[in-house]
Amino acid sequence: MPELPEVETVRRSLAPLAGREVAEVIVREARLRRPLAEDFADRMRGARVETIDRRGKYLLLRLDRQQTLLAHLGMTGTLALGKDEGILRPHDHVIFRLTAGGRLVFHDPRRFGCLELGQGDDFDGVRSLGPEPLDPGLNPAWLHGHTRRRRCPIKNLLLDQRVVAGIGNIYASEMLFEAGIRPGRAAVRLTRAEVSRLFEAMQRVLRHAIELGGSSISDYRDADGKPGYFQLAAAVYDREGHPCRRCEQPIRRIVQAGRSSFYCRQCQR
DNA sequence: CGCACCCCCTGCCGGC
DNA sequence: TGCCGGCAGGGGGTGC
Repeated sequence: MPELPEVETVRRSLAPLAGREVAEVIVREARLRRPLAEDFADRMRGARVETIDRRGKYLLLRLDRQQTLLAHLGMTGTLALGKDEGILRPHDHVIFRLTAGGRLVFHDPRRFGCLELGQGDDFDGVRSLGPEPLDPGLNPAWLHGHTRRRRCPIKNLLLDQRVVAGIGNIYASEMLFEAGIRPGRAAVRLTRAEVSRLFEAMQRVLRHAIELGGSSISDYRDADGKPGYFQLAAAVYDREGHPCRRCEQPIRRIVQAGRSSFYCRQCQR
């Protein structure tokens, strides 16, 4: 799944969708993370896409009549514009045919993603999200306000979408390396200086990843089907046993909350 | 409330 | 070569 940088890359690549109208929706597989509503295709017909927004890892396609098509890509989802004549692949679950030709295809082998039609921003998943990590109004004091109240490992806090929206397993490890903080450290025990470093690392890593067009792990592609290139720059993620790019010590892997964390024992304390 | 654990699903990779 | 277990970027539910 795409994390914030990948979803942002998809959002940008969907810009040509603005102003287009949905002629017909074909649901080939309704059993997504949350099953598609029976009347989804009927309600989407004739809708016009106005703009495409992002909140955390969610895409919000603003439609006319205050309607919003909410999309989450889960782990393996893609949302891509294509031509009418292309052959549909396995796991192309929902096809939005556009009136002036072309189509938007929701593809997701693992089906952890979902699509939902609603009004405005009125979705449970969106309501509970914390702020955007690149919001110019945020500062280290804001992050400290969260870390000082939580005893959980700092890695888990970064993954909590209610604290800050859009960080996932890759970038959590990357920003902790950048800040020189081990993923298992209790959030509450971080010093102000460490929280400041982490805040700066969070914004730097995410900005950099967006510039590079997101990560290119396994089946991630943007809406044009182009892979991202962040993996070439990953300092620790999925590099267990490989030498740290700074000190050459082997990168370690631990499991936290059922998910892998990668870090350097030398560079992170 | 916080957190560890387990589940959802398919595909891929490494080990045997 | 082929099969099997483990693991994968997500989130949500349960039970302690």
